[in-house]
Amino acid sequence: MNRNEGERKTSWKQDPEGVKADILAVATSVFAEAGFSGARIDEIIRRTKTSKRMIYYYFGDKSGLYSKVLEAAYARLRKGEDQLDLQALPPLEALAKLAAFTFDFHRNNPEYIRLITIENIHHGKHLKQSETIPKLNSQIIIGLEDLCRRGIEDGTFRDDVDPLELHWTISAFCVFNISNRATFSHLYGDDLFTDAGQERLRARLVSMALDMVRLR
Amino acid sequence: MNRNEGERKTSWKQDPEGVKADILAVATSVFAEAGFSGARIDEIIRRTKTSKRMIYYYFGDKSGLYSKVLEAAYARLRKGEDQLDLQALPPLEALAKLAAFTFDFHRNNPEYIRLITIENIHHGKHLKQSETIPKLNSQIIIGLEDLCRRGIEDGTFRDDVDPLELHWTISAFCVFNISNRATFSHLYGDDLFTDAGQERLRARLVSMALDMVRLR
DNA sequence: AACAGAATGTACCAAAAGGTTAATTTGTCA
DNA sequence: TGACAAATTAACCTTTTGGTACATTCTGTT
Repeated sequence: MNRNEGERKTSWKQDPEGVKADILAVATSVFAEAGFSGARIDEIIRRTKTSKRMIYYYFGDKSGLYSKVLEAAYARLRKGEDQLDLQALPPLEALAKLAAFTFDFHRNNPEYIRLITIENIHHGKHLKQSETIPKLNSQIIIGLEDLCRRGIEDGTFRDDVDPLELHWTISAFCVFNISNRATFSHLYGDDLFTDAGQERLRARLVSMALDMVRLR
Repeated sequence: MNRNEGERKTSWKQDPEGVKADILAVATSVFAEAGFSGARIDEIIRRTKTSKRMIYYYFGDKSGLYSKVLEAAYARLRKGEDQLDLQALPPLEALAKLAAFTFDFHRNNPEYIRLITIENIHHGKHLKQSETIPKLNSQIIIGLEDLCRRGIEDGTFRDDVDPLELHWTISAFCVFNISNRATFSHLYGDDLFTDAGQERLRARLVSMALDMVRLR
């Protein structure tokens, strides 16, 4: 029986997981919005159903909270890629799909990219403390290595293709598109950030990725 | 015991320009190091020869100081490009030179890129207040437009090449290389950030840029 | 029902941080 | 030279902010 559904609360209920999730979701927005130092604990609490005490109860301090936020962001960022099922496609198609997907996914989830950018401003010091994040990210490289190996074997890829360089290039393209949008569009106009402009950039990325691996 | 150090200065020279320059230089480092909100006025002053009051005397407040820092960063970033004298070279060579130069320059001046990244975290709000920065940056586009026109005219460039897309791509590559170095190298290793790795990336950028404009 | 321990809310605090006041020194020009 | 403005210093102030003490409520177990 579920006794917790939709009841009017005059006083509070115990719900550790719900509280944690609430804080984490709000904190993600606030950190992504204002950066680590710019984010205000009081602002996070204001947008939350819970009280300030809970942050320190569950996350220790501001840094602890931020670390969990970052961890969750990386997890969701990589989760999408896992579902692409690249093994099912021929190498060139798989690469095209991966590049296009990454472009769209980052575009649709700018908060995650902003958090990573913020983490870089802080020299990756929270990332260095994380146990889980490196494991998550090695998956994408393993997937790309596999993809490249298949491509080389079936003769569609050059044999000196480097999976890491490929990942770097795709990331550069997709991340810059989000992380530097504010300054770029202000200085050079919005043309590349309209739907049409973004489609051109995505097509550009795909063709660049394919050119990197294809035989001359 | 030293009577001159740590004691109140009984005599000093008036040097407005020197003081301003000193503050600006130190502030550039501190903001680039810690971000806008993370930077501490007291830390800037500590590294300076002058006193706290001078920041407010010359720059108004923290935001005003940061705006000037950002302005100076953009100015120095673009100044290099002006000296490239791209008009003197054939279009393809000029483009190769520009791409390679941009890559090296950003690599050698990471502080400027960090400041731009920080500005993006703050949604470009300081940039929007600047009168001079947009003018500086339109120069690079004008230069690229000229370069593309020459390339199309002499038949080495495709006729649908887009100078803005070209600039975007070069920027994405060069900026990402700096702005995301901390997280990328921690997750995927340092291989691409050794001298050899950086040379490969630069060569990759140049060939990508040329591929974008060259006839098929 | 009573108890213990986990979960939560309220009120509060100490320190950090940005900013200001007021006084002092230096330069300039009649 | 002396008055007045510009430049500079040191000490001080106010607000913000991350963090905490303590009381209270809930919930599973005996």
